[in-house]
Amino acid sequence: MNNFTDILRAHHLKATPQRLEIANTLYSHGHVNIEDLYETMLKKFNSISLATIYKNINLMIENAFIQEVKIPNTKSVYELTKEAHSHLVCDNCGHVEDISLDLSAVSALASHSTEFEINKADLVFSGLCKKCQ
Amino acid sequence: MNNFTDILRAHHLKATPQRLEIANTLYSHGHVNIEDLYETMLKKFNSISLATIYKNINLMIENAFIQEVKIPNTKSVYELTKEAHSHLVCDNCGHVEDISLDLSAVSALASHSTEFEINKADLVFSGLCKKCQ
DNA sequence: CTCTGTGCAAAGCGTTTGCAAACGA
DNA sequence: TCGTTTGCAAACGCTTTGCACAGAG
Repeated sequence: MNNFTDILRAHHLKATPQRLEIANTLYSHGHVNIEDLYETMLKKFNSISLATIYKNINLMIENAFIQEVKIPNTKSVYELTKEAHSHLVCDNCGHVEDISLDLSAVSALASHSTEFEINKADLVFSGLCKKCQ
Repeated sequence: MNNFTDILRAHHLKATPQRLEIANTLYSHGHVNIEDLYETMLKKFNSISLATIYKNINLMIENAFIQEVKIPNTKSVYELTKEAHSHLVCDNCGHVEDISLDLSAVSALASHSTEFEINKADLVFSGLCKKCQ
């Protein structure tokens, strides 16, 4: 019984092979879109259905086990939930990288001038990764 | 001949009443999603088609006249292109507000540690607006 | 054994496309 | 007038749903 099995059960979700493979794929790839996830899953489950992928992705999002990352001009990718962080996306190859940044100063500024009560900050940088420059 | 007419023509786009109304709606509302834009447009053009809205939105995005803002957990909204800025979204009422923030420091940090060549930063704060707190 | 999850096929929904008629320049 | 744009209807692609069977606990 591995880690993902425990987490799934903690949410009263059965640890099916399909779910564990989704978790493993997200873990090893970091960020994947639905299409790539489906392609990857097909290698281990030759008759897996897209419906199963969608049902599980939605279920795991509801249980805060994974998160959707919306990216300008492209499809969303999904990642395992971890501490708050920002993203960098390469406009050329699509590579997505995480970065931990302290946004408390800008958040405070934004909060003060707008009187919003801020509880989340989604920041996505676009540009060119090292390889694509 | 107003301002939007000029801008449209500068992009070799005909200044049709439908296009001018899209521009005016974005101007007066600030941020609108497709559905709301369609509802608003219907008041002036009772037989306007969603296809026309989509065609024009896409055309205007291609011409950098307007921009899509992707928001976590909701539909995208569209806004007239202006200087770079960040957004605040109210999780309760959906209100979207602009804010001008200096992100050069965080961008520099992100760029240095990842070796990305950053050329854009999309930042969306989520929380509660003053009215909804 | 029971109830949840899977896979399939069909339905749903938002978006795009093709085309004839209308319109802007 | 000529090329572009509109509105309609059909097509599309992605996502969701219903249901019978399979599988986890």
